[in-house]
Amino acid sequence: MSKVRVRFAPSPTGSLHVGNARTALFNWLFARHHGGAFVLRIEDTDVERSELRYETQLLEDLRWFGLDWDEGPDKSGAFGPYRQSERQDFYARYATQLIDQGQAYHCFCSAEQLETERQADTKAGRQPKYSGRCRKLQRVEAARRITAGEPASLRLKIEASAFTWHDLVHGATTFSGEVIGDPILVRSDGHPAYNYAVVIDDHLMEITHVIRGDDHISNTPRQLALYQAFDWEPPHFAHLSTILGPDRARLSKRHGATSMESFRELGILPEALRNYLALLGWSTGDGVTEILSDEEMIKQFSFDHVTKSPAVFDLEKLNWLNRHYLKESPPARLAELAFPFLARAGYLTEPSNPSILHWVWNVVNAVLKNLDTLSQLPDATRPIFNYDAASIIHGEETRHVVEEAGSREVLAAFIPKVLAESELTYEKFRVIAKAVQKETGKKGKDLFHPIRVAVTGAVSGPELEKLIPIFEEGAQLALTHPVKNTAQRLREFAQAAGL
RNA sequence: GGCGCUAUCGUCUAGGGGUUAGGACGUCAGAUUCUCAAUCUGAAAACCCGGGUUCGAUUCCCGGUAGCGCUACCA
Repeated sequence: MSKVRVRFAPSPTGSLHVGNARTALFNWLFARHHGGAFVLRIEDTDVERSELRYETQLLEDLRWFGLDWDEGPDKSGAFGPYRQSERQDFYARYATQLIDQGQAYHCFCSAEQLETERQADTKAGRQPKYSGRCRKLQRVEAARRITAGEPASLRLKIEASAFTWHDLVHGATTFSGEVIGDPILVRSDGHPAYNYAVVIDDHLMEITHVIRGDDHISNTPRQLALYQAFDWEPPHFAHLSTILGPDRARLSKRHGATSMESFRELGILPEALRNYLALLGWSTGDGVTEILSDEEMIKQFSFDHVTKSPAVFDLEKLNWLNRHYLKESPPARLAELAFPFLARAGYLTEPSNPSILHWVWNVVNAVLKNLDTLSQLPDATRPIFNYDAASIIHGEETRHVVEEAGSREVLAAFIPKVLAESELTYEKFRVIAKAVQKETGKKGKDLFHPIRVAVTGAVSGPELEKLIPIFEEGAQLALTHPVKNTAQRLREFAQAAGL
């Protein structure tokens, strides 16, 4: 096989959607697996100039997702330009060639006329298809009407009786030529139609494999017809199945978080998303592998195990993978990732010094196992940053702990001992807890639960073993949102509870 | 309506003419822990329907059904 070249050709219309991200990922995996080139082409023929900012966002989303491309609008390459809007000359030149060869013709039918015919076809139970009226027009006649200023589109003459290709995912695929009307190549306003522009671009960019969504399957015969008209060798095609929402409808914005932007905001790690999306529609074939590094994905990727059937996007499983990658993340990276989320909650301000960063990592690490995404961080760390004795005493969940005689007994013994210490460590805490145990005869849950409630204000949370040092260290740091140490907490609690 | 694509636990999937139909997420139960979680162990949970081929079909073929896509001078 000659050198593999694949492309991802999105239209810039907003943040990159999972469906497109997966298509991009599969292109990337295939290119990297074969040591080929991954080309990024922007399909912006119809996009307003003012919306060029979407292209910037698209590139950013792609970079965040973790894909890199070899050629694209922001890179030089031998096959540019990489924006369709800058390739008008090519489209015009090849259109002329087709007209000269007699394989394309001008069509003067009005939109209303076509619409009427289409409706008549549908009503009669036929496949709506262009009648081919203008195909019969003489070249001179057509030329005359164009000079006269009559608007005209350009259509391709479909001659073949059938179109067949070997799809890398679906296998042999055939469409009858009967059902394909002569497709528009260039619109009457001069814009190239999608099916025309892609073929020109893919050929000129020497794309060897077209990997795209299966919503393009029925476009493929039209494109094949174009390759035939030019006598160009068509690329290989691979049509990926659709990603569905939980309701089995095509996944879209209304299904919630489905764009790179929303995943980033949620605190989903790109490597988790890559892993998840790679396995949505592809498997290694061993029936067991769930967690894959980029290297492993690239090494093992093959169309042999790409599924034909549509797949439902499952956020739960993504979260599971995200949890995995969160735990795998090196401390420095984790702290860096977590910082913005804590800053947004008003707990910290950037920039920060190394000792704060280290402390942040301890905080994140303490609550990590309760997290699906980083966006849950403010919630999970609330007991660390906020302590309010009054709400503990009146709180629905915590009130009974304070009122219970056994708990009061434990706390009455516990609090003075902590306050007597000048500095609390987890070891000292253990010693004190032991002493309280001996004194009150309480142990296990009866002993630690009241202490947990008094110190953290919550009935659940990370281990006290982790929390105590966090409180103590946090109180030493110059934080925007000061953290109270254990003694301070207990002092406030004792006063409010009348202990 | 026409054309096309698809069909294994709730979800992602492995498998394949004879299997106890495997794994993962989720769910449930037990163990463990000061709690929640995490972790470990275990459980429930699937071959869309009907014909045909065959000694034998979940697997191959045909039909149906359902879901999705396309049906544009959108991309």
